[in-house]
Amino acid sequence: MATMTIGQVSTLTGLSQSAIRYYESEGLIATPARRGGKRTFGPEVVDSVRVIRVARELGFSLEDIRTLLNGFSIDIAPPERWQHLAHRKLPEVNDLIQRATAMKRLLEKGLRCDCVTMQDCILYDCNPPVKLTPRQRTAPATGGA
Amino acid sequence: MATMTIGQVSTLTGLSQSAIRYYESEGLIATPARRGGKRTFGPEVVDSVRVIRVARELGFSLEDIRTLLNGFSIDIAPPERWQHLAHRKLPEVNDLIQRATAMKRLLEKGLRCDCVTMQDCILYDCNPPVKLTPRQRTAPATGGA
DNA sequence: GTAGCACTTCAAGTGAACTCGAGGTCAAGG
DNA sequence: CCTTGACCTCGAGTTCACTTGAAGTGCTAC
Repeated sequence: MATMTIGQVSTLTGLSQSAIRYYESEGLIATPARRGGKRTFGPEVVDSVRVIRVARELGFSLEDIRTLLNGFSIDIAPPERWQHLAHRKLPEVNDLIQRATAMKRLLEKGLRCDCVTMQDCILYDCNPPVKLTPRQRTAPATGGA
Repeated sequence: MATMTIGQVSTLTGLSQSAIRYYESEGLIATPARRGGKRTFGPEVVDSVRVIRVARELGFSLEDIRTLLNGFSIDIAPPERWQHLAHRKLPEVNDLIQRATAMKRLLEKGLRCDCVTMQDCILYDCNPPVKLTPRQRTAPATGGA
């Protein structure tokens, strides 16, 4: 029947045992059965925990994730189910992708130019052909001191 | 000469005045000149603050951002300049884009299926043709009480 | 039967990133 | 001169997401 201890879940997911207990206490994962007081997890919890991890890394709060994971009772009309939430979350994720892509381009541009700081790369049109030496236009912002 | 008060910067960037002061105290933006004790910002600070904001939303810590923004002295050899950091950050951003794109697909899939929770969408192959009613496969995880 | 280990609970602590409040300053307007 | 409003500093408080620590439990091995 392949149940797991919290230690095994921790190893499989890369999260600490205390983090997993915390997620349980916060209602992000279902309260597992206990055997002799100890949690016995089914294999599906590994997926749940991984989902939580990815969503966290994407900037979702645990509050958000709880709602996304728990969905709604099936007694509630379809438009209120998690699709509804997905619909609300999608623009956020799209936004994030947009911003991340912009940052990616900026970083890639940074690899090809002579700018000393990120601001320079943003504020000056430092495309490859220009080839200014950094000295020609540094330290305009800081002023004295 | 178009200098700005902190209130104007706050309005233009959408960040609170206290957050802007905090960024200054943390060395993320240059210490602005004071006129009668009050900060007078040049227009470039708006870009800086916006960059900080985007980077924060992408999950960079202030520590990371400080380094990205401040770059290094031009006395330091080219490989140590911000390009170096860009090079280290790029995989992180690419990773983020990958994960965000996966999440986007999941959310989009969620809009087209009958799953009640996000887990269901991940754990079951709930592609449109399958058309299970949710009842056929809910509550497998929780077990008793 | 006792040592060891992985687990348990619960409360308190931590670090990051701000936010808030108190008390004070500065320039303009009535 | 006095008020008003936007700003100032500094220290303490808050929120989130955990982590840590203390004290205890249950099973296995010797």
